[in-house]
Amino acid sequence: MAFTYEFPRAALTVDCVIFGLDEACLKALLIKRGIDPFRGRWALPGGFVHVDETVDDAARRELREETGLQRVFLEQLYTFGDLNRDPRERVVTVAYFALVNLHDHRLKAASDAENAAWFDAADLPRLAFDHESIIQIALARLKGKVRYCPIGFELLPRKFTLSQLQRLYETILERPLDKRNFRKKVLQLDMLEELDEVETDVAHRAARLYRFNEAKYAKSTKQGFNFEI
Amino acid sequence: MAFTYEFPRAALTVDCVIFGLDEACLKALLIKRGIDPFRGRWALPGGFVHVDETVDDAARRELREETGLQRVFLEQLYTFGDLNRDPRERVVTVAYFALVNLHDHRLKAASDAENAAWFDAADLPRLAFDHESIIQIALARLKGKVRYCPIGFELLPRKFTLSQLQRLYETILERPLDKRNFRKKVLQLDMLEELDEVETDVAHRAARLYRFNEAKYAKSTKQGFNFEI
DNA sequence: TCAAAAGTGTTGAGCGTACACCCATGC
DNA sequence: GCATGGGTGTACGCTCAACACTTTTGA
Repeated sequence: MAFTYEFPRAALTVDCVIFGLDEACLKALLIKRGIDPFRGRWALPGGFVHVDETVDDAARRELREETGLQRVFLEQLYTFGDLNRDPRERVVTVAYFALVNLHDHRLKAASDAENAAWFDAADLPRLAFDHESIIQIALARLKGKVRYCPIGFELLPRKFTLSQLQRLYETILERPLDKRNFRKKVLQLDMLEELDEVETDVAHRAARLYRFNEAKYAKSTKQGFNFEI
Repeated sequence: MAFTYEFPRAALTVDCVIFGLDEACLKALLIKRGIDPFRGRWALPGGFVHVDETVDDAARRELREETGLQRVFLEQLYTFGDLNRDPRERVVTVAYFALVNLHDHRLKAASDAENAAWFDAADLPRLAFDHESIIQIALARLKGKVRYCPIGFELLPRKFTLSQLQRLYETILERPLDKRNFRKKVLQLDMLEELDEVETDVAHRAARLYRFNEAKYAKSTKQGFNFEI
């Protein structure tokens, strides 16, 4: 079976930049390519957009097929349409970025463990195609967006301590934050729910757990409020 | 001549949302469609991406061919990849948004004047395809971005008065700004060059003209400065 | 001389920032 | 009892917001 068009068409793909947060560093999930071109190089998970699925669905499908990740934060990043991105033929790719919580989402068996691995986002191996620049743009987007949107929580477990949250911002923004000011700020934003629980299994005083509360956040922002760290 | 592929491929297009600023309202440039589907409806200028041009180049080319506009601010907006955007077949479009200065850039003869017109962005006619939602997203992006990036100047003549600049922000942000505070703020951002000229042909005291100075802006921002209105 | 818009300072409130010590817990 | 991080308050400076009158010009 073959498909014929009057004019040549670019192939359309999706690629996903997947960020996770380790104790103290930001990680990106990469796949080792099993085929040419760039066989053996690390690359972003991704693949061709089927003609009968939306581009968003293609991104979610590739994410699931190549890494086993489902129901994670996923948002369109940018479309890369230069001419020689792929040595084989003209390929335009719509890049997405995903945020996952490394604790809840262990990589599933679906992804051949040999071929998927987390890398320190600040110390990446050589990548296939233009994936290096796609990741850089995703990093810039994350840094910018985390300051005015409550997306950082996607990188943490559902229940977290304020110290974890602070480390998250310090890691992403690459600068230290003052503990007292940070706590004052996030609590006054009135979007966290204080739980009657504390963390367990720590060798020091256990910290109180909090949970992001969508409804509270919506209410605060509706009152003309601006999330801003 | 025909082009054959193993799997069916979506067609790839670009569409441009073009904003201009009239005395007191934000305008969008639309094209009246001469062919089906949606013949006779207004639509965003755009067209197919050629296989031998980048997506950015395609956007610039379509802008030039359909409206005569060249050398204007143009930036990628978002990629729309839903299934039934176009009744003929699967079409994915990369949308761009452009900012033009209505005074310097009169529509050229290149664009059949009958078929291109500026509409009040707040009062658009029925549009073809999903172009209405593309414009809404472009508006949101403009509103957001104008507050932390000096892109508003693209909508004004090269030399402008502070009142024109203030009207620009008031129009885009849809709220009144205090004159003294506004002037204090933009001058202290140290990105405007005060000229030894005043506006002409006004029936009242002539206002001083200013010009956006890229170098000053770069210098100010490098000093850890943040543009923010 | 009138109309229309240009241009100009001050004050109070709230927010961001800087900063240091005691507390609870597990080992 | 000691090491480790959890948790808390205050003071200062700066930025933002509110606010009204005089000046210049052309008609």
